[in-house]
Amino acid sequence: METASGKSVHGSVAFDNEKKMSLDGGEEAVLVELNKDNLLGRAKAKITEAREQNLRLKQLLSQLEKDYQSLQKHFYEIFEQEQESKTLSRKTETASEDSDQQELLCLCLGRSSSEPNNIRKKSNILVNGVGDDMKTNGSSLSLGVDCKIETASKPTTKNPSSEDIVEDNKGAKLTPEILPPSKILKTKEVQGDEVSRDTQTKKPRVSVKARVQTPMMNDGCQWRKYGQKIAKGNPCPRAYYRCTVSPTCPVRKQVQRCSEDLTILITTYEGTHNHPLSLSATAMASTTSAAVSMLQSCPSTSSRQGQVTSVFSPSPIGGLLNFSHFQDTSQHQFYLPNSSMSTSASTSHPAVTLDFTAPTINTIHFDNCSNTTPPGHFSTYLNFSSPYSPSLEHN
DNA sequence: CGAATTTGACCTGCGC
DNA sequence: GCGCAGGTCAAATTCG
Repeated sequence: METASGKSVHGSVAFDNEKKMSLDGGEEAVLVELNKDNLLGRAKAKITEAREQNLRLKQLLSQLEKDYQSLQKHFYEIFEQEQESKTLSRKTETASEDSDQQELLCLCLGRSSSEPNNIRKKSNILVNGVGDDMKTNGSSLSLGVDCKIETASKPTTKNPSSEDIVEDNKGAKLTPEILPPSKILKTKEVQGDEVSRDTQTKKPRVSVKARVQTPMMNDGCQWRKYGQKIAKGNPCPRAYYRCTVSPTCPVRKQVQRCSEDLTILITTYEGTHNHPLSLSATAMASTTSAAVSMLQSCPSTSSRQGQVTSVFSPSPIGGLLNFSHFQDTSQHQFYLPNSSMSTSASTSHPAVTLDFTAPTINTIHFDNCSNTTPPGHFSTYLNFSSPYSPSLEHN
């Protein structure tokens, strides 16, 4: 039975056949046209999508910049308030305490806090001399060199601060000849000064323990590997790196995985940068330098070999720590968020360990500071693995 | 091809 | 003085 539908079916088949016939003639050209239209449409859609995404990213970036600037501004405000109150309280102190005041070390983000405006001016002078990209920052980000200017302007003190000792190491870079660190050390030894040789040759070290999945902690500096060794008692090799930001920079670091927990990376810094640092590098350098300074300004700790002293002093300002526990009156102030800190003076090198692996403050062990029991908590974290972030992230 | 990394040799300090 | 371990050097190798 041939119905209308049957006819129509036949008819459609016939149409298809006709179409096929026609395709046989210019088939390829039509297909190419169709494909072109298709591709064009897809490409347009992709471009539109990419544009939208680009817009979103731009907005996100500008938002991030705004947040960062406001945070920076806020930080300055708090910082200056702190300094004003300190200055007022210190004005009442005697002249003898002034010498101690000179030893005040403030290393927050590499900006000296004792006289922020003056230091900024000084740092500008310095930066202009160096000619680094830090010019654009408008603020001092060069911790070590700031300190140097400060020390250079100072007369010699009976009890040199730790900064002085650190800067003594850097003093080698001021020699006309450009020498590698090892040569510098030898030169200094030849020059003598038996008394201070120990403190100069045995550079203080700062170890940073952090949970880092990457092979190396991103601390904002450029490093060049110059050696690797298998240390006794640890199957993981220890890598030796040298700072390559400046050819004369004496800073070295050792990187080693913790044998007990392979996720923990132990980075040991030695020396002080003699060049301006990036923002992210400055945060780390400030913390480590301050830790070294603290260690060196505590002769009692250094004299007791092998003794470990853990320190923790919470501050009302999120993550800003005031170290004022030592026998001298100097105060050390720097960011050390959510971490524990221990100092030790072995026979070879005085060392400070900053332990960022502790998830909460409750896990921190206090050996020698029963008076400074830390009831508080911090909301700040150091993010070493972030390639961009200025290391200090406020939640 | 230059820069960075690897790796064995060498140096130095320290304990016995 | 000797051996060990940590640290550095520098030639060889790899990488971009």
